[in-house]
Order: sequence, then C-alpha cells, then structure tokens
Amino acid sequence: MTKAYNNHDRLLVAVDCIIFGFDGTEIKALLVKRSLEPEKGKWSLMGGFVSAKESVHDAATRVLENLTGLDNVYMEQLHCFGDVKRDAAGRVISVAYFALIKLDDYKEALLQKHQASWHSLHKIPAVVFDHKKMIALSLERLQQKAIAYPIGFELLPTKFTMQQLQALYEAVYNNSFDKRNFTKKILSLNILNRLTEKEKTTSRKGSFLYTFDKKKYNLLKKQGIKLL
Amino acid sequence: MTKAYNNHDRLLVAVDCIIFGFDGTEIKALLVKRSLEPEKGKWSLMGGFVSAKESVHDAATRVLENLTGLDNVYMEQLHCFGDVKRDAAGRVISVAYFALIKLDDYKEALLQKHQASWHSLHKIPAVVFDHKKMIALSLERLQQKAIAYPIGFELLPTKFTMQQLQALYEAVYNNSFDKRNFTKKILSLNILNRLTEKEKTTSRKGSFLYTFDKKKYNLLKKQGIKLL
DNA sequence: GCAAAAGTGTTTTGTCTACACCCATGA
DNA sequence: TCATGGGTGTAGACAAAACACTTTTGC
Repeated sequence: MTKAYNNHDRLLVAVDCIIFGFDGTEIKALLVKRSLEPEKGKWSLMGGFVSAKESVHDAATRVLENLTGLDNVYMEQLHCFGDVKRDAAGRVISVAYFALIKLDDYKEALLQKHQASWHSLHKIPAVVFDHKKMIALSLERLQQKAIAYPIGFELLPTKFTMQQLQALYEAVYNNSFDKRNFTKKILSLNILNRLTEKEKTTSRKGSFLYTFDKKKYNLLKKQGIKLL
Repeated sequence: MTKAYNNHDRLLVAVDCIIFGFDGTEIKALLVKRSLEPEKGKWSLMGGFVSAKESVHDAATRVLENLTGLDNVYMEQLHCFGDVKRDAAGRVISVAYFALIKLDDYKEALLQKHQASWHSLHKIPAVVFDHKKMIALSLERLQQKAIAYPIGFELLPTKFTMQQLQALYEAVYNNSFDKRNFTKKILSLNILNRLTEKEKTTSRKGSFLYTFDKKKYNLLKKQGIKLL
C-alpha cells in the first residue's frame, strides 16, 4: 500500500446476517447466543469481523456458511450501520446482510454449536447493540422486495402447494388474501410448474404440488414483477 | 475500548457522495477532480475518510457540506462497497451515499475550490476506482425511489411549474409522459399548492406556480405513493 | 354420506392510457 | 390577429377486487 492514506483512522468492520426462514406459517429469524464479550450469552445476529484480505461480501458469506453450512444462499446487503457508539465495546461499523433460506436446510449440529434458534418475527427477544434496528429494517426490505421480485424459491421447499406459497406471502405482509385472486395472479406470472403429484397429508382430496420454473423465475428476479 | 476485539484487522473506511441535481432538463451528477494520490486529478465522486470519532453518516454529511456548503440536504445511504481491491492504493471500504440538491443552491466558490462540476448522466467521464458502479447504482435507486416516494421537493426550486415537475420525472425515467395524465396523477396526490402567481418567462399566457405542501409531502415520503 | 380442504369463474370496480381542442396573452 | 405555450375532460382497455359453489376422498 502507498503511504497516501496513512494519516487516517482504521476501524473495525463487522458483518451481521439477518437470516430469514419460513416454517409454513410464520417468518422466522435465526438468532445466536453471542459468543464474545461484551454481552456474551445474549441473543444476537450472527456476525463476524471483516479481515483485511476478504471482501465485505465474502465475509458475510463466510459468516452465513459457518452458521448454516449453506453456500449458494440468496443474500443481499441491507445497510451499513456506522454509529460511533453502536457497539458497547468500541468503534465497530457493521454491514448488515439479509439472507433467505429454506428453513429445513440448515445443519442442526451447526445451529447447536452456535446456540442458534429460530424466532418468530413477532416474538423477537432482546438483542444486543443495534441488532433490533437491523432486524426491523430487514423486514421492511423483505416486504418491499416481495412486491417487486419473487421470493418463494428461496424460502419454500422445492415442491410446495399453492397454500404454502400463499401462506408465505400472507406472513410477509401480515395480511390475508383471497385464494382465487392469489392463485390467478401467481399463475399468470408463468413461473410455476404444476406436478401431477399431490400432497395428501393436509387434506383428503390432496393438493397439487408445484415447483418453480428456474429459468422464468430468474428472469423475473431480474426484470421485476408486480405483485400486490 | 475493551481488549475483546484486539486481534481483528482494522480497515480504512471512506464515504463517497453521489450528488444529483436537476437543471430543468437533465439530471446531473456532481464530480470533483480527485485531490489525492493515487489517481490525483481524475474525475471522482466527492469522498473522504471516516474518522474514529464520527459516525459514517456524519462523515457523509461533512463531505457533502464541504463540497456544497449545504446542510439539511436529502441524503440516504446507497450501498457499502467492500471489495478488497476496489481502491488501487490499499484496502479501503467505501460507504456510498446519494444526495439530492437544488442545483442552484450550491456555493460556486466551494465548487471551484474542489474543481467540481456538474455532468449529465448521459455523459459521465471516466471516474476513478468503482465510482462508475456507484453512479450507476445510485441512478437505479433514484428511479426506484421516484416510483414509490415523491422526490420533487428535493430537486426543484421552491416554486415550480407543472412543466418543470414533469420534466424532472421525464429526465429521471428518460421517457416522456402525457401532459394531461401526468397532471391528473400528481394533483390527485394532493401534495401541491397552486399559487395565484404565474411564471411568465416561458410563455405569453404564463403557467401557474406550485409549491409542495410540506406536511402532506412528508407524510407521503413516509407512507409511499404509487407513481407510474 | 359427510366432513374437510381443494379447486375454479364471473361481475364489478377502479385505474391507466390514449387522445385534441380551446384559452390567455404579448407582440 | 396571430403565434406560442398553458390548461383541461372523456371514452375504452385493462387490471384488481369481491364474491360462493362444486369436487374429491378418507373416514
């Protein structure tokens, strides 16, 4: 490095991951028991420090993989939190990311290792530092996102019923929709494949299973949709 | 500070400001000639380092004020750019902000001091590092923002004509709209006060001047609108 | 045969789009 | 009086919202 910048302060830079999952009824966020002082043992987002040799995004990916064992997960940057006193133990700026994962995909052993557990968004416990703000902002972002881009693929199992998909959107918006209108709208997007297979555990009649058409889904992820 | 974090790397953290203005026809961005090595003398966004004693947001505000002499400007965080090699001279992460200002409000002397000038978005010169990405992303954000929130107040003079407002939206979307439909839509938002005063320089008949109703405008800024 | 969830269409309402003429004024 | 830009309304297309009954099948 040249000496050009030598007279400037260097700061600790962290990443924190807001990890959302959907259990069929509720949106949940993954919290861990903080493993460091200060505030050790309290509920916290999963985080870590950015090293000099990795990009901020890579750091977030690493942290997410450490906790869940998953790579190739949908993750986007949320916001950089840079208040001077946001971390009680010193000057740390944190770049928050939010990730969407299929709730059944995580590795149970890893979660236990980090004393992690899923918390309904309506019952988030007290969390350290400004993590509450991060969670609130990420929920807003998720809602905005879901208006303009499809999110089902990231949060639902590969095969799912129309009911599950609708329940997801109802959970995101904390609202309920008309079944017929919802089905019509979703099908008109042309991103679903209806399987001949049926899910028979929830009703006698059984409901069709769907999968996302990956190509069309990804196209809409780029182009945007107009849902709601 | 406790010693808890002592074994982690510390990084240089910068802010860069994308400053947009509207000249009645075009959206323009304010660029400066970079005053530091490396790349000294090349076009760049206005930036600066975050010191240990100020928040990231305060640093951005400071940088913006240094350049324009303005405080109380609309500014929001865009994105944190954290690639390892984004700055040729060393590891610097940068938090980009975008600001909207009334183009006539800046202090000419300050602009000269920083060798700053306004550049049409269609004719952005080569800029240092990843600033091109920052500008591109900020334009996307401006467009998204303008769909969901009113932006006229930040970019137009206090009193403005319907034509100016429409020209602003046409510039943002690089598109043209039907005059009647545009007027109807905007007026239906109920955020404008029509003055009895008329602007008479552009036509014989003269066109009504409007101001924003600050209260209603701010309400919509929170609640969101649906424009376009 | 009945309980429980699944699947499906139509009507109404509101919103978006396209489109053209008269008005006021200064020169 | 005429040239210039300013202001205004309506009809048709399209999308959104409201709304209820029939189907399947395991028990």
